[in-house]
Amino acid sequence: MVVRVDLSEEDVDRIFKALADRTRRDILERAIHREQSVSALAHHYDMSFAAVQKHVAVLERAALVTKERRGREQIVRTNGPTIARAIALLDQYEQLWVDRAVQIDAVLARSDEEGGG
Amino acid sequence: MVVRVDLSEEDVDRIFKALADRTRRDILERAIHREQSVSALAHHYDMSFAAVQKHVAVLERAALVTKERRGREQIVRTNGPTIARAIALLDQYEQLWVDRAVQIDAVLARSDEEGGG
DNA sequence: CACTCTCACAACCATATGGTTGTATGTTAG
DNA sequence: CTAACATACAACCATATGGTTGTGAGAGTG
Repeated sequence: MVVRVDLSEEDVDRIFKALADRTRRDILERAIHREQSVSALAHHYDMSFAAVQKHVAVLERAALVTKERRGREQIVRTNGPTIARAIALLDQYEQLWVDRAVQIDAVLARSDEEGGG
Repeated sequence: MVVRVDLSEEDVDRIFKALADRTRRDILERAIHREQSVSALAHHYDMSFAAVQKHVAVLERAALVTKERRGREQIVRTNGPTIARAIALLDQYEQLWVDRAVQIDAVLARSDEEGGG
């Protein structure tokens, strides 16, 4: 799958900061598995509702999840495309690294030829 | 490419925290492009050498780069496999999301049949 | 209406983070 | 040996982060 990466540095900051917390990764995973209310999510953690609420807010600001009112509940739903964009970002780094590795291999192969011939 | 993800939660924290800073992402990119000393990297930024040194240390603790002494310099080199692992991690999330989306599509398709038949 | 549930938000606190400066140590060039 | 360079590391500071409690406001229920 091809995903364009048109994120600002601030966007990228928000995404990786959001992913850099164990609780938030867990919330994200649960939300992927099944969309559910903030309080339903909060039941799983040994911390206050407000704390979980803040974590969800961080994920929301990073656009990793969206919230939608349903009655008195706020339903948390994963925003797949943002994950895809983060992957695309890292893929770019990795591709650079792979390209670089290939270049180095080429250089080494050439010195082998020179040294051996 | 298949990459196994056998990282502890702490490892994952370190990787994403390291990537959650613009300066560190830039350092990583430069190190990918060409391995170079800490002071060579530091020249590019409008901050003290010590600050850049700390950023490199964060990247190193996350295993995104390695340092190797060469004379009086410390050469910073990208550690590609860690990037690959981070990608694999996000791929897992995305795969979960895609699977979930497929499930939902299936459910919707079934209700269409029921509603339409 | 009164009650409960769910959420929003503010105030507060301890610790982590990202920067600074200063000092010390090892390495290379004269 | 001396000077300059690259690095390491500690102390310090301001702000961000991750948690708490408390208060208040909509939304559903008896």
